[in-house]
Amino acid sequence: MSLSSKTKSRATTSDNISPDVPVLKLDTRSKILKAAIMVFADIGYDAASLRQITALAGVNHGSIKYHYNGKEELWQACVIYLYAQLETTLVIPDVSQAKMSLRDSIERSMRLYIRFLAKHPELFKITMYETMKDSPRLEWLTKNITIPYTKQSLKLIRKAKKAGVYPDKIPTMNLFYLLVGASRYTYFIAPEASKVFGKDLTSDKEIKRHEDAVIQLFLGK
Amino acid sequence: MSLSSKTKSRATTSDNISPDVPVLKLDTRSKILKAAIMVFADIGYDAASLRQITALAGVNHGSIKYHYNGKEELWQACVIYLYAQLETTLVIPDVSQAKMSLRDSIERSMRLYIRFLAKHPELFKITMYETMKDSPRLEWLTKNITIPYTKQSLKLIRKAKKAGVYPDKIPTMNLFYLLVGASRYTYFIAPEASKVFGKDLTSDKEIKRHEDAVIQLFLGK
DNA sequence: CCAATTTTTATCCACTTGGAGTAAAATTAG
DNA sequence: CTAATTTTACTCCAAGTGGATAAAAATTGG
Repeated sequence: MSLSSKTKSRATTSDNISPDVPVLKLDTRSKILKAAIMVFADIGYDAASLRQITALAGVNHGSIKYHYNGKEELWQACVIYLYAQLETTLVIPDVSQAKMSLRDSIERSMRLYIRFLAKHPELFKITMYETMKDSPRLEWLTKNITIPYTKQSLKLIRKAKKAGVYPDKIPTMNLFYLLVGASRYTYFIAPEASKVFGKDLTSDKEIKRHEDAVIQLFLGK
Repeated sequence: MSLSSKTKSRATTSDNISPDVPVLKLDTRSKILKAAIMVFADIGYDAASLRQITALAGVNHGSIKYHYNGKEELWQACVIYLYAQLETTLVIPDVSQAKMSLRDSIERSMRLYIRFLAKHPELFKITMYETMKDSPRLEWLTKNITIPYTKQSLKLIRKAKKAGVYPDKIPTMNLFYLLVGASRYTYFIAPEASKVFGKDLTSDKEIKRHEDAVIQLFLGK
């Protein structure tokens, strides 16, 4: 399923949320997606209202039904779009890792991953709202996104454990969740941290500190 | 502010959510609190409806206005009640740590904390929904709960770092969030993990594995 | 027992929700 | 330019929202 899955669409510029060339007038479909990502990340699926999204997008309320056929499919489109962004961020740089050591390769992946988390907190906020309880969305999410993604990660973790890069006494699943939790949590609670510590955890300086902390904890040295 | 802050209450049994002696008929106030905790933890403040809560509690819809004066104060009552539970779990066993080493004392605290997370995921789910974006609730939460709690934790972390119990190369704030994130994340995504790994992360066996994993990662050996 | 008070119930309100339906407008192809 | 198609705008709806109000019921102290 692609982002522009609406087959009857004519020539649209529906992928230009962050266009290379500034486009003043996004088409309605893209405006909706962009606004939906913000609202869903902010307050979650259940609390979000279509009217809130269309108001933010500056389009008519009925447009969602037309372009996405309802709330559920709009939500899926958001997740698909954001995961595609994650893939391009993470996978593409991978090809140049040919002559790196496994450790350095993993360190670089972790840094890229954390930087993505910091710069695009929407994706994991949106999914976080759904992973906390069972729902039709969780069913769809695990089947289409989480399971394939997790399998891939576990494979890498096992490899790294064997090579002595990751601590080998921690079971793979547990290590996986420790890694993900330690990496992501900071950006879930960034608004709180701003109040408690008066620091912007999404600033470049703080991102670097978080990267270093995670590397230090899991890779040592 | 105490749990039974309604001064005009006559003899109530409003603290008996988990009574020592089974009480068949909880008073309305407690039934509401119990149901509210479940609903708020499930879907968050914004998505929760008072009618959903009263229906689950089996009480009349108007009772919330009478006992808690509205949605916001009911939510605060939930947080206060759950944090009181956390305190009793964590603080009381502390007195007997007199002749433990700092490392063992910290290990024990971490195990107690993780066990509480696993057994009472409601508290941090409820707060998680609010820490992801700014809101009146986040303001109240940080001021009354998070800041004092965090200060206390940071003090202990600094002490442990000096004693070589925690890795000393990681800045205190970052280490704090790594600890909290790594510990909590598992229980946020327990419903997902159930689908992905087919394991119940809240079972005693899995709790123990998670404890060991966190200890291994942060304390080594 | 009874009067005073506390608690529960039953309506009512203005407002928002997701979505269906349809007419108007814009765009395209011929 | 015209006709067909796609896109947008607008209206309507039943259902649900938090909260206010007051009557009814239950419980209390004297």
